Amino acid sequence: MSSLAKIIEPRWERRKDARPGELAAAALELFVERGFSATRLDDVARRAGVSKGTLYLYFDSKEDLFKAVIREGIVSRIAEAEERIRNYHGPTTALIRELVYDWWDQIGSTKLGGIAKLMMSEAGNFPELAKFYHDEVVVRGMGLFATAIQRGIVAGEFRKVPLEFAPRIACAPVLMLMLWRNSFDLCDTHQMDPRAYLDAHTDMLLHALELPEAFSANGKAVPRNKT
Amino acid sequence: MSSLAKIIEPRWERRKDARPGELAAAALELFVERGFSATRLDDVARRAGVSKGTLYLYFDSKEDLFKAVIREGIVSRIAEAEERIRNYHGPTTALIRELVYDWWDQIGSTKLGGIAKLMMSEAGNFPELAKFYHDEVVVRGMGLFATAIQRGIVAGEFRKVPLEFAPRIACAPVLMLMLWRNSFDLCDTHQMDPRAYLDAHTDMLLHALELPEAFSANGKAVPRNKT
DNA sequence: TATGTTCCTGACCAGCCAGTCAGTTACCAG
DNA sequence: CTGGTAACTGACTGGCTGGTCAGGAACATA
Repeated sequence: MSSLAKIIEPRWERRKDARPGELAAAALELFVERGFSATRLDDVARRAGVSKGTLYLYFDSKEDLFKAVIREGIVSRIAEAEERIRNYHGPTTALIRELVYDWWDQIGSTKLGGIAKLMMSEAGNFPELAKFYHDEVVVRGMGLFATAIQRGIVAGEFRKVPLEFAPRIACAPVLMLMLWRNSFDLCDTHQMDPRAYLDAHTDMLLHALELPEAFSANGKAVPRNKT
Repeated sequence: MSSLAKIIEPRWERRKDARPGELAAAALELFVERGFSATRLDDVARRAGVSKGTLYLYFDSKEDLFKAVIREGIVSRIAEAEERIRNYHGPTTALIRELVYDWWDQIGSTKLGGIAKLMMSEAGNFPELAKFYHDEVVVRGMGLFATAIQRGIVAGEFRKVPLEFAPRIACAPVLMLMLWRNSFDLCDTHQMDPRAYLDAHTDMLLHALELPEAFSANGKAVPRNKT
């Protein structure tokens, strides 16, 4: 009898601290796989190893769960990047490259990369979520590039480009790569090398920002920062 | 009595031939507005001025309706552009500008602009349809830019850029504008002027493609085509 | 006017899912 | 060992929507 009691394990454990993170992780996977409205909370709970009721102990609603996923996965990283950019003192060309590649490595190439498509798809149907994402991710993320480009212009490294548009244009190819990866690429056999694509993008972007004076009429090319 | 009979109109008419087109048009609007799964067939039918039952006289299912909408809406415009590009003989810079602005005017700024977002959202759920769209629209559309950029390189107007990536990078900001318009812009008070954005994009793109020799060491700038 | 056929209606059904809550179990303090 | 309570469960509900179908209205034909 005592041996039997040993074999029988508890059906569940109390793990108050671990649950929210596990639920958010499960939710991220399923949201990215299936989209927001197509994701069933039963499935999220099951993947996290709990019942749906437990999910509601830690999150008020499906939207609340989604916000938690965004905050944990993306907003925190943007805050880190904002901090790094403040303490950065090298050439701006290198900063731009760093922003692009870090973005890709930390978000775009991971499961988090699917969030962009997700938000774009569902923005119209969930205005509150869209506003949250817009304010916390889009504006701040674009702000990183705006800051960098402005710094380059002020430091005399870049030509003057309109700050209202240039950050969007600079972000667009990276965003497209993320969107592609989570839509057409799934059914596109001819996959592209992301690294080479980003190389081409940063190359073209830095060319677009280059000072004409770098090749100015006196025939002495001003050296560009190469990193 | 006869005057009364004249006032009373029939509650509905038999218009067998017109129904499918009207239903597809209504479906396009609603799919673009709300996405596929969020669109209620009751609403589609109502917007087309019929009842839901009638919809099922002409389409087997919601998915069937979706396919009909896509197939009907995306047909001839790319072929037209391919034809125009073949007969074009001016400077390539002007060709690029024309591609960008025509794209925007004829598709991006219209309801058709919403189809890009729609396809991107639903690609995962309709692999067959995604493949069709990818082959007929994405590849051919990107091909327009590949052709133009290659022509510019061959003609000595542009520097050498990787043809595998440059067209995607050139398209990305326009695509993003289309996607934006149908997602975040709906909840973003600070609207952007599309024309000015496209101006900034073509400007940066043509800078990125510019020959270094345009400002070469002899101090004589090669004149660029301005259109 | 009468009759048949085609086109259309809208109430209805079946199934799905976010969110609830009364009850159950693990764990702990005394 | 024995309550006490916090963590957890899972059956349930209420609302919603894709899809159906029996019947009704327009029109054609004579």
